[in-house]
Amino acid sequence: MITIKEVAKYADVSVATVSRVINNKGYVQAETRQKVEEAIRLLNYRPNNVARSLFKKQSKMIGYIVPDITNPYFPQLVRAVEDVTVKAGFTTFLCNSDDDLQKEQMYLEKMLENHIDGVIIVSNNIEARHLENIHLPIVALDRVFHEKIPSVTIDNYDGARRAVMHLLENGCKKIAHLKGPEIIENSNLRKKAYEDVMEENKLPIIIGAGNYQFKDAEMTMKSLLELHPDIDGVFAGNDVMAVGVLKALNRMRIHVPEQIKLVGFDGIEWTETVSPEITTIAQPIYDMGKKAATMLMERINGQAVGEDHIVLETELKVRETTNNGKF
Amino acid sequence: MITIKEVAKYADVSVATVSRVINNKGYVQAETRQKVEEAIRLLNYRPNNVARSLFKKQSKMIGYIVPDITNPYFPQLVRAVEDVTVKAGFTTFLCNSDDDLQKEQMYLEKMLENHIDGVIIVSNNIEARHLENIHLPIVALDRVFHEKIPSVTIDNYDGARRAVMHLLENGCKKIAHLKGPEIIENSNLRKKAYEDVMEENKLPIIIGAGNYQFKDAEMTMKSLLELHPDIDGVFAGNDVMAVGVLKALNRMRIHVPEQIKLVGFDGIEWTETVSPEITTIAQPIYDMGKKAATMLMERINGQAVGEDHIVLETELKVRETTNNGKF
DNA sequence: CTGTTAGCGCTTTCAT
DNA sequence: ATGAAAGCGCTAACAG
Repeated sequence: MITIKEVAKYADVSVATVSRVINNKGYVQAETRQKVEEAIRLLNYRPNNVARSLFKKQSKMIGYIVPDITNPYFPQLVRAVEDVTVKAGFTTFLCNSDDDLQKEQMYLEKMLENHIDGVIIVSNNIEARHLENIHLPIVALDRVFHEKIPSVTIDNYDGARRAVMHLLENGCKKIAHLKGPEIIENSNLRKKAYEDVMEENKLPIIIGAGNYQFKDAEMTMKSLLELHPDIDGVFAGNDVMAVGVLKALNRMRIHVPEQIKLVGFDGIEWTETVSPEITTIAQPIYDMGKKAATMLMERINGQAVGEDHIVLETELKVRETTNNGKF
Repeated sequence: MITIKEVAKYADVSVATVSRVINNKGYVQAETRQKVEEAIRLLNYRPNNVARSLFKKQSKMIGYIVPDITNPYFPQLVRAVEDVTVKAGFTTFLCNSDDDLQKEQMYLEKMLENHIDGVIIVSNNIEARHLENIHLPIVALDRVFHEKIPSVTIDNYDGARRAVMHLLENGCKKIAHLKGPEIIENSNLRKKAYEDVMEENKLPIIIGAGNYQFKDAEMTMKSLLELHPDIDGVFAGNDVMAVGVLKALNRMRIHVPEQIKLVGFDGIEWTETVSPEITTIAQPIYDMGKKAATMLMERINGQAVGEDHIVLETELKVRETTNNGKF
């Protein structure tokens, strides 16, 4: 490994000068700069970012904790973050927490040890108190931890309301909801919205217990239909479950949307790969990641501080599972 | 940030002693150790891994370059790698290259600058010569770069042959193939296998140009059917395209598998979310990631060297798109 | 404009 | 068994 010292010797200048040219900082005569650049090229010198980090106490690395990259909601979110951070010269550590507080804390420790400059977290466990002695720019994504910690989210309650109302507007009277895990706050909000709309319209509440997983949703839908054969609409707590529901329906030769209409939530690609395509409340997933990353960068660079809480808009994407005409 | 010095002062010992206890190395009297541990706990000291890396010239970090985490083939591969590396105390840098050589090289540089200990690469551009002055343990995943660089792959040619033969065995006579991008070696191997089997059986070759993308596959399938309305089998170069093909077929009200049978390649989850479920040549994706990560760890720890080239087995998963009875 | 030098926090000889 | 001190590669005063 070539060091700055060797470059300095080769170029016959001091290490300070070499440092100046590689950082483009301070005065260096054009001629000297040339010499140094020449030496750098010839020796194939590469600055050692570890040494740099040690001195500067910042590493140009950020951490990113998500529950599970294997969940189709996350890849886009991850991609967006990387796209903006890499432009700003940062590299990204990816950590899968499985939504397990222990793992999350373990990763946070590691990041601290590695002098990470900031971190983006998607978590249902972390609360403000876990972050107390983490003196680091943090942005919460997809969930609010605390008013003091900036966040990027969507309005789950509002989105879910629109989903259920859309079913109503399409003539559904007996609408079932597949709820998500109770530890996930988003999923509770979506459920609450469903319940509220149904109550407001004096319609029966039918809830199936789901876990945001595909396979189970398929099963749950089947049992739900045995109990309530007259269901004519389903609001799935997320798209992954919506796909499971659709599969169950297809298998039972129940026509969608003619017999049962279906709406999901999230806007993942899966909703467009199946037939019929699934109507969903789409989150601006990529934009959320982008926004969170931008906010983090600003905080790291000291251009912004404080507790922004960005709430982005969801969009009802009307597709074939609620649209009789099209499929 | 608490440093080793402060701990030393607090415990009234030298930094050397503190270092000995945190690393569990060298002689420390039980009593002294207690004092130091006490101090560490009280001060909430955390060793600075940057300083450590600088000295040791290894960072306990590995890099991971994939084309695009958004492609449904990669999340599992990424997850597997993280699962094994984190157990060995490493953290993982994720990089999306978009299969762009420039980006790949940029990331490689960054990794070098950060004293990364090793790297796993999935790439169709990188060749041995690009890695010449990267003196770092490397494992190639999903593709072989050079005989000198260890790799984990599957036998694409063999898998594809089995796919086509499976269609043949199910009575298909007019089998079309949707090929992938020509720059992707895997895709060429799969195409070659298709061509060979068809020639051996004196059957016509019908190839549609795909790009491993979903939307385009849908279109391509439609035009292919206009030219050859009597196609009775399709071998898609990957599962993503297979899903596109299926969607086109569903839309055209062509019954699968009765009128046309379909086989994909990869074994991604998408093949199970759609109806009918898609028969595919499944790669052991998770195992591939795991194996690659294990090999990298071994090389970093000096437990293994040399040029292992692991070729894992694919598995024909017979599902509804080739099985008349089931759906 | 350029060089000298003192650290950044840690590990590791080398003494004691 | 413990401490003193050198040094990993780099940056930033400071001096000239």
